[in-house]
Amino acid sequence: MQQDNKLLYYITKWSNITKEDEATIISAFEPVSIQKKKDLLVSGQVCDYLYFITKGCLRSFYIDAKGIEHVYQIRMDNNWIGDIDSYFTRQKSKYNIEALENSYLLRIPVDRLEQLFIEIPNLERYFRILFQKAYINALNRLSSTMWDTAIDRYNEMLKEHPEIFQRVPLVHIASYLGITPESLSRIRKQK
Amino acid sequence: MQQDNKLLYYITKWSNITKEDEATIISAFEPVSIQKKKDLLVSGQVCDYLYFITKGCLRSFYIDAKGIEHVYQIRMDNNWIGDIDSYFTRQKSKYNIEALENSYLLRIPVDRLEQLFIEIPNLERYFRILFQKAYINALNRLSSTMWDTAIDRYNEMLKEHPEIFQRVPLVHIASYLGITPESLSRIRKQK
DNA sequence: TTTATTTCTTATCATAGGTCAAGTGTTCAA
DNA sequence: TTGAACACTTGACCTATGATAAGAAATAAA
Repeated sequence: MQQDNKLLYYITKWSNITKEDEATIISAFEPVSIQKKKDLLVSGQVCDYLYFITKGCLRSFYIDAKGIEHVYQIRMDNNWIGDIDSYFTRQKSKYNIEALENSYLLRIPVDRLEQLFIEIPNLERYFRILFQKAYINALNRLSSTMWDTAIDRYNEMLKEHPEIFQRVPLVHIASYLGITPESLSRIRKQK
Repeated sequence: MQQDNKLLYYITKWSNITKEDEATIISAFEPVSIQKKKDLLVSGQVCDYLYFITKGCLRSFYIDAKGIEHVYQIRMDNNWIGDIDSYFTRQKSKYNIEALENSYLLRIPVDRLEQLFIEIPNLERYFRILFQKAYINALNRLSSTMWDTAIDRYNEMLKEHPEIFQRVPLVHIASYLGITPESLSRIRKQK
């Protein structure tokens, strides 16, 4: 069905998967849905699933000692979400993941995924490339928070991900950019 | 020889490799050395090799429009260095990589590595896990530059990587922490 | 051992962005 | 249709860190 095809589209884009393997992969994922404002993961829990978002919008954040939320990620349609660290190591997660819209996901538990890695080496290739790209992106984001101004980061986001501004409250965008909502408001006013 | 064993030690720690495969892996790497202050990569070039540092210390940095150097990474013994983005995509690199000490490396070209991934799926597993961890580290570093003070970041580095202070000039450490050498100097004075 | 070069520190002043506190709109449940 | 909760803005003031410029200390070279 539609939901699964999107997942496969993104996997086969970077790696060769046979028709037979496609069926195996599809059957390993379980479709789930989550309502707006509900939590997919709460800090202190182990992240039991890795999720592929077929439709929707979620954020991952952590809450510091002062109770302030810090947004790590905002992910929408056709992206992965989860706490990979907790997922693979089975340690308690520091993060929360919350749905910002009613969302439709495909989830897979870690033992099933690792089994698939053995059965289908090309799936592991897909994940190798996925993490490689995620790492490169994280370094670029790091560089822009360290050495560019908040204005530059805002403009970059406006250019690269304009959809986010239609779908996500500015408080979360501000946190993702590493500034306060007040600062973001000032930046937006200046334009 | 000694040099190769270290590489294998780190690979076999996370992934199962047969004795036979070990020999194949070793033979794919070429030992090279580089003198202090020499460049391993210059921006504008394609990064032709991925390097495993058997002994030494190098930094990767980029030079912005104003000519200011920004240090992304400082890597020492038993770590990988290179511009993965350029290496896998064959695009020109934005980065420079410079030796901070006389260093001994093992290098592998991308076509050889990709061939090994096909021959030895467990090697690709090692790299999947390597990038997974690199991504997690990058996110943690991102979080600390966004939401912790420079003092916290300095203390964290002092605690986690005290060797760096023995081997790397403070200018580079300051840049890595996202501050100026003057600020780092002030932070150090306060203690 | 003297000089040159690199590395690190100090002081002064400037500024981006944070903090706090008080708004104004907006959305949505009752 | 009205109030409560959310989402966003504005203003006054503060602080960590940057920029600039100079000098001290340490290391390497001669």
